Amino acid sequence: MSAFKGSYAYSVDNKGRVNIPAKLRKNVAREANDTFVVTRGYEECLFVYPQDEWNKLEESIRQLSPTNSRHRFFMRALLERATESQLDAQARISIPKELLQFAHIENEVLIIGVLEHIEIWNPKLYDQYLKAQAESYETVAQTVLQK
Amino acid sequence: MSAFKGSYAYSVDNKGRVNIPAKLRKNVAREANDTFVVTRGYEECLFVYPQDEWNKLEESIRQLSPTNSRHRFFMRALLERATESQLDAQARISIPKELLQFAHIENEVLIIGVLEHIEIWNPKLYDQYLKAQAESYETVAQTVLQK
DNA sequence: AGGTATCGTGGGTAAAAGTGGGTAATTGTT
DNA sequence: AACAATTACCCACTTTTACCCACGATACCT
Repeated sequence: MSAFKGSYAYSVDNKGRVNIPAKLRKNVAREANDTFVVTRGYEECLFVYPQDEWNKLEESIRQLSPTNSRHRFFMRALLERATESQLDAQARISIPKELLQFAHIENEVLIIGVLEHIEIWNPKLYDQYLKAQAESYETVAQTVLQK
Repeated sequence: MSAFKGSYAYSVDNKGRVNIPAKLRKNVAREANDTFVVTRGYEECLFVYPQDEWNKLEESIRQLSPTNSRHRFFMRALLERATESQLDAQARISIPKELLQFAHIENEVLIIGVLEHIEIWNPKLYDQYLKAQAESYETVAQTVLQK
């Protein structure tokens, strides 16, 4: 079970390659085989799953019913953008243009570890996201955490 | 068990040939024998099954009752257009005109991997399909995924 | 503090993938 | 049997991707 944490300011080169920070790599299971799946996230960012974590997600998608139109929509939207990528010798994954466009990413990214997955943001959009929250961290904490 | 994912903008030549993206091919079982079955999908797109996955589907259709009129309709609609096609040396399948017309496909297609099958769309129709959804991806995710 | 290993970034090149077209074989039709 | 139409197979070109090498910066260790 992965436990990613921390945020990292990294760059994207003109081939669409993004380095996976060393501190995050140390938390990737051996079973992931240096392979990651990138797809759209919630809000305008990208989610990166190590292969072992992706497999869990895939399993839960398989339980959905292809004859249910809402399920179909969800499966299509999620899988449409999903791309597998293996680390190169420099520990980078390459992200297709379409995904970079989806997340409005150009040259710089903010990489955030969120337990079982990794998020990739346009740094400016992440700032806006934080500012757009109506409630403060403290208020949300009160309702989200029981304790 | 196939696990297709990702979307790919490809072209159809004037012979009705469509390339199966390399990343999808890597997920096709050896038992499929480079053979695919194309038929109508849900919404106005085409479904492509590798032979091994098609066989599973066919098996479940056999369980239907030919004396039930709704079952009969379903079987006819599905099988009527089903066409077998084997990859050529360039990894393309050829799709009959009738099926291309059914899906309103002309020169360009969007190919989407959806776990056990592959979908082929007119890119514009797929856009419309996405926009026509009443709920956002985030909202659907919340109710569709338990977690 | 200095040497060493690791890390992040950039670019070049060979192999693979995608696209288009030509010709021979096959099919069906008159 | 001859012809037209379709299909299958082969070849050629362009673009993209994967793999390799190189360099500067940072962290680490003794």
